[in-house]
Amino acid sequence: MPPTINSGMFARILRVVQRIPRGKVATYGDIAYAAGYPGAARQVAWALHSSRGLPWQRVVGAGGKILLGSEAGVTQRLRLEGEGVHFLGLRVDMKQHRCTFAQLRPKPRPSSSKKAKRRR
DNA sequence: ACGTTGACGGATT
DNA sequence: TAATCCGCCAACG
Repeated sequence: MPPTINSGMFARILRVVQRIPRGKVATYGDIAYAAGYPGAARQVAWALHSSRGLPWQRVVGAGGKILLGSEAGVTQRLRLEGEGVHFLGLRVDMKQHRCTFAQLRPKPRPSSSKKAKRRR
């Protein structure tokens, strides 16, 4: 139901999620922060509802805890383990698999229409 | 237009 | 360690 992928906040969030490397994870808060909306972790959850082919399983709660319900939660864990993600009890071993901010930071526009220099 | 919801997070108790 | 509270803000009814 995400007709358009440009709801500003939405688009950025999804963009960041897509940047999480295989075998790594990021928290909702990390995503929101990297997308430019620090503190808007809940909106990340909303955005994921309309994922569509995004590596949604790589998004976990603070501390590496899986927040999805029973069924989906199990699926998420299995998918992550399938990528080589290691768990410590009920949570992802963040020490090892947490994505770095640099990796999440959105890349500059591929084909910027206008001035796309200013990178800093 | 308005109130409620939500795959949250962090601080407080 | 767990329960509760509050801030965040787009989507829904």
